[in-house]
Amino acid sequence: MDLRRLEAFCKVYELKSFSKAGRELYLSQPTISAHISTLEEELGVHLFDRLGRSILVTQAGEVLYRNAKDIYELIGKAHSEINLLRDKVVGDLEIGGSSIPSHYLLPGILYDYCKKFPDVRIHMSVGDTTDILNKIRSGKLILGVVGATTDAPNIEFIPIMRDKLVVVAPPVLVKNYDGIIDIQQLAELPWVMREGGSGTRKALEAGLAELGTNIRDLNVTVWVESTQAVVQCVKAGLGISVTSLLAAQTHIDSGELIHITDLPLNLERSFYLAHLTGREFFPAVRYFIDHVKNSTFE
Amino acid sequence: MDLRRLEAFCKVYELKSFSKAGRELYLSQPTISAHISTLEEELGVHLFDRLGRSILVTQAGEVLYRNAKDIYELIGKAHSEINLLRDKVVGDLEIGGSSIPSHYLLPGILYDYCKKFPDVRIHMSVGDTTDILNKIRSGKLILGVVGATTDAPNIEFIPIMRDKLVVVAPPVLVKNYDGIIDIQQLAELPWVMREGGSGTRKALEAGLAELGTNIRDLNVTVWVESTQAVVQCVKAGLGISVTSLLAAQTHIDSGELIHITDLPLNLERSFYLAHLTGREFFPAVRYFIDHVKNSTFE
DNA sequence: TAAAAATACTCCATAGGTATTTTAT
DNA sequence: ATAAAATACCTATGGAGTATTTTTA
Repeated sequence: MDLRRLEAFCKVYELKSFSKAGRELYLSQPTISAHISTLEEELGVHLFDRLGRSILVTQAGEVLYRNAKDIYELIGKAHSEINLLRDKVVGDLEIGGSSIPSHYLLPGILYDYCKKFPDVRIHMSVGDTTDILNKIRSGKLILGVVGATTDAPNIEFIPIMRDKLVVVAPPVLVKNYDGIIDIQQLAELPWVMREGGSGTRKALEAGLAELGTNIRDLNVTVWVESTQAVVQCVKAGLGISVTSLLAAQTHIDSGELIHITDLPLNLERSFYLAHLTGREFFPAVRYFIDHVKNSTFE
Repeated sequence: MDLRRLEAFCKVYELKSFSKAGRELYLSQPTISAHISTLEEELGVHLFDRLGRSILVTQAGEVLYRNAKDIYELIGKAHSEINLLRDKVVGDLEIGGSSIPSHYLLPGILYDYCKKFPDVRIHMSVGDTTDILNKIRSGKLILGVVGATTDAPNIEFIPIMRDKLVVVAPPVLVKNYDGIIDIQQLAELPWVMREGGSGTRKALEAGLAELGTNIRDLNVTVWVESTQAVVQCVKAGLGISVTSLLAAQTHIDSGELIHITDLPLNLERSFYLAHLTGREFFPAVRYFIDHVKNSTFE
């Protein structure tokens, strides 16, 4: 089934004439004849009964025409959908966020973006930094907001916001101390720790490395896989931990968590908008990147 | 939009690889590359992002694939509908009948045919012989059952049944006569007459011609355009007429109409199954012709 | 005889091939 | 080093043309 032949067929159907169809399509009459007969051969039926100098559509021709109209409609639909996607801010935006960004950063950004571009459908997925980056690499996600970079050469990281990590402890654990805790004491206290893929954990590892130590020297009692779980575990008295100030602030204010300051740990990290290098962005994505840049860094 | 290119695109989409798509379609990798890039040029978007040795679908590619699947489904539908029409007794049967056949002949024939071939949708249209033949000539009808032939060389007439035409009169008009009416008296009585396209009228004209006379010698008071109207007009006492025994029988039996016999008029005619020569019949039509031949002439 | 489709042929655009280069794993 | 896509270039199928014949209105 060739679309040029189908087009010739449709014109012949509409004009009930091979030569008129040829004139309208800027093709010669023999070309139309050839197209119709190859179509007929392919389908194994006559599409027109040739009555000498006039023609009549057969029932098979009627059936083919009905379907051909639908086929052309679908092709038109495909074209217009693609043109829309290319020229307007529409489509589906698949974005991933690691724990902290997806809970404390993206909601506000997405809210403003949705208001500006209501024709974009947004799909947000949550995972740790490693999950998100893997999905970006495999093409499942076009954009992600993560709390750590990797040395992968094919992913570009655009820093969008600095984040402060804090050491938090349950009141019950630190009431024996006088408010000042040194690094030695820190290692002795029980720890609540995130999994390896976490950006928060990577930042902690980097901070510990500066002090010439590492996670293996800490007394980890619980391993958990989300920021919320860390906060809840610390609040429950299971141990101390490091987490984003964004996630801990309200709990510190309410006195449920103690913010341990005056530590030699340099716990800062950035959030990054990550995407694969070499990907072409359609407008909805380009505008999202611009929007994120404008609404985070000042 | 070329279907071969679209097919190449779909395979690449499914296998996420130009070379694998080439292998499955028995095409070389450069051919696939060329197809994808001409498609991309035509649509004005990238369908795949080339990341060196792997590729990722773009959003435009996703949109195209969804539509391509629908397009192929429609093409498959067209093929299977046509195959069905070619190989099985299915489809639409457009059949026309002139007054008498459509009321007294076709209903029974169609009833039996429908029972034998329940997958055929039948459309019956009613008109006088000339109407039906014009519709056959123009291709609006494939078959017709009519009460007269014409000398048109491109229409084939298959006789299927003989019909007897009778002169009928309202009792009020013939009560002054002694039951025997000669051709002279016939000309003096008021007549109810069918229009020129009627097969019944053509048969009457032929009968009158044998007697060396014609319609202009008759005293026509009413011209009507259907068998039913003729019967009703005669019953109402407007005049006498000639009509099919099939249509008059019950009225004669009930005494509402008087059947004037013993006339020198040879009023017989046949019904014919008419179709255009040179038309290809799909099975539903072939089987209908066979069915009519078997169920009428014995 | 005039108008339309079929047939016969010629031509060239392009689908498809092979060989090679480029690029990233 | 290897696997995949891009590029370059060649070949040949078949789409489209012109000229002519056939058919019928």
